[in-house]
Amino acid sequence: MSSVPPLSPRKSLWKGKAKAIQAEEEEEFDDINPVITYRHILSQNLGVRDPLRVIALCDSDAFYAACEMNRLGVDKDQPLVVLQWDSLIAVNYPARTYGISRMDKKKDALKRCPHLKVVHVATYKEGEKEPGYWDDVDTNTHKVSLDYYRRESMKIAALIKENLPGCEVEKASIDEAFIDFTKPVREMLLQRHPYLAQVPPEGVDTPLPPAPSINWDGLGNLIPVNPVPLPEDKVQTREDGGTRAINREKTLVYEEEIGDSHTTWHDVALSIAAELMSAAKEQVRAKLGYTTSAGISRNKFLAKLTASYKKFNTQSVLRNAAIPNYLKPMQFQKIRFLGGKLGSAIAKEYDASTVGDLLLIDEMQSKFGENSIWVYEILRGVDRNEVKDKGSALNKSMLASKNLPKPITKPSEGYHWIRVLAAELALRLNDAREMSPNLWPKTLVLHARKGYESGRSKQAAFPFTRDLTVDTIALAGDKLWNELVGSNTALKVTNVQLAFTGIDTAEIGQSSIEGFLKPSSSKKRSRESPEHHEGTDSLGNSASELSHTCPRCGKIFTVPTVEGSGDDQQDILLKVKTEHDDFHFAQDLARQSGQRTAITVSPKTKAKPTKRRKVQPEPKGIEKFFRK
DNA sequence: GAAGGCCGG
DNA sequence: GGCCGGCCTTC
Repeated sequence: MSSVPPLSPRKSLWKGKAKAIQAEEEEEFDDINPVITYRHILSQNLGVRDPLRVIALCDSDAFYAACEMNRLGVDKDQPLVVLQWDSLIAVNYPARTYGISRMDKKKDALKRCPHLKVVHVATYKEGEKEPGYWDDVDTNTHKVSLDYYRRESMKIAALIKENLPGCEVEKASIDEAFIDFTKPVREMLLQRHPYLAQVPPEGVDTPLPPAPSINWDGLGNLIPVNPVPLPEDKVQTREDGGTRAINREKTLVYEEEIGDSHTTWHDVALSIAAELMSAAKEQVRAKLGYTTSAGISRNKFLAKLTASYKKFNTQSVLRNAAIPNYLKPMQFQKIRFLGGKLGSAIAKEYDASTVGDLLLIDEMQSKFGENSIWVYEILRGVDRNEVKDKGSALNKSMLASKNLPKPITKPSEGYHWIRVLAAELALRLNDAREMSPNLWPKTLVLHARKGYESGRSKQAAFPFTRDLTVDTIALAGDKLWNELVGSNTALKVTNVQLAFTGIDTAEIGQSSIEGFLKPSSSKKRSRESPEHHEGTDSLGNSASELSHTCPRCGKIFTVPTVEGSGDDQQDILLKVKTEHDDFHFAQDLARQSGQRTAITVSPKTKAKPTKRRKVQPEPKGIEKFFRK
């Protein structure tokens, strides 16, 4: 996959396995035992090739369920599941002890555990201002809201960052974050072992002295270097007679870590990160009430696998020395990016299921091309992906999606659901704007899917507007809907999705758009270039103006410009033009459907867009969004 | 930029 | 399965 930067191989990547089968097994993993020198410990920017790199993945346990437990003040031992319509979307750990899983139906779960607490996700409800928890949820009149979880997720991420100064933190999903500990750990390493800063006369490329032994007490589960099988009577024998572990945790126990390998400075680095991670986890638990599971290792992919070693309020550490034996029995389809089509294609091609199986494959490149490069490395514990600091913690897209209780068959039926989705987007974006007021979704995308088909989508640029209302979004959404379904008479739409994408903080000051204030020094170019006329203004100053003539009604829009203001003025004209087009669209729509006459957009004859005028008062919250 | 696809939780 | 979100490829 090309999301992983291709690497120039240090040595022959595709040869060498045939002989290596007989040779030392560890030879496959030659990258995991680097010689660490003074240069390494004193360098600041070795990046992904830093032999002292330390990465963690921190994951909230049964996150949605934990959110509900906190919200309701439920006892930590109370079995609880979160419901979405009739299926479970989260199961807390106490409930899992009853054998309840995410795929179960509510009925079956209750059968297994009669005192199970069942909580339905929050929903937007017809006539209500905000999403809430109702007892009469109905997919015909409600739409689920995951907002509460998003907010809790942001709180956790913020607290983690706060507690780990100097670390890079990448929020990877609603319940996971990658953390790069390399920088602060290096500082602490030098602080605790100041002699490491004293470069010997032999030079900076001298290997470091032996590392001190580490007391791992309280630092988490150490994944063992040499796992040993359970005694015979406890081994789960498979049907085919083999005893290879299908589930490591269940079928293997581990011997003491005695003399299996010597401690390295990277191990010391891992232990320091484990201290920091442990403290941060405790803060999250104490301040916000969420338990987390963390994995600590040398890169993202291993950190992720390590976190799943043992779950629920734990952390685990994977030392370099333990990588080979941890990876070899691993089902490779559990590895990030191998869980999908690529993974199953590889499994099928080579009749393989574990990492160890794939290590025996000589040549993958002819079948899997570019993918084989990073697969080769991943199998050997190498992953050079960086932890990208998501400074803003703001998402680049915002999606509202609804599976329809009954399929839409007439184009006109689409407007209602688009309005529902638009309502949610309006609420969420305006909400996000409380944090960063200049948030601007560059495009609006409408997706419609029928049955199992992959679906079709339409998108369009979304104008910047301060006054982001349901109407604005729904109007643009309706337009996309018309383009998408057109006059299609035999449609059967079962799912609609409306999304903002390309969300960013607007650089062109909205002040200049809305208030005609001083031109900003933005270097941004607008996509379209309206007509540009040179001229002289009434005061005799050299000036120019931008204009646009509506092809439908002939109305002319002009925007005066002064020296150096061109780009902003073009944006303004574009905005005015878009609004005017919307007006025509709204009129057309009202004429043809005869139902949605309360369009709030009015034609602007002057390019003085202060506040959007409204034909009727702005509906508050989402109370009006569901109206017929 | 537009549409679609693959990946993940 | 439902409701997301990120990133990539192709045109």
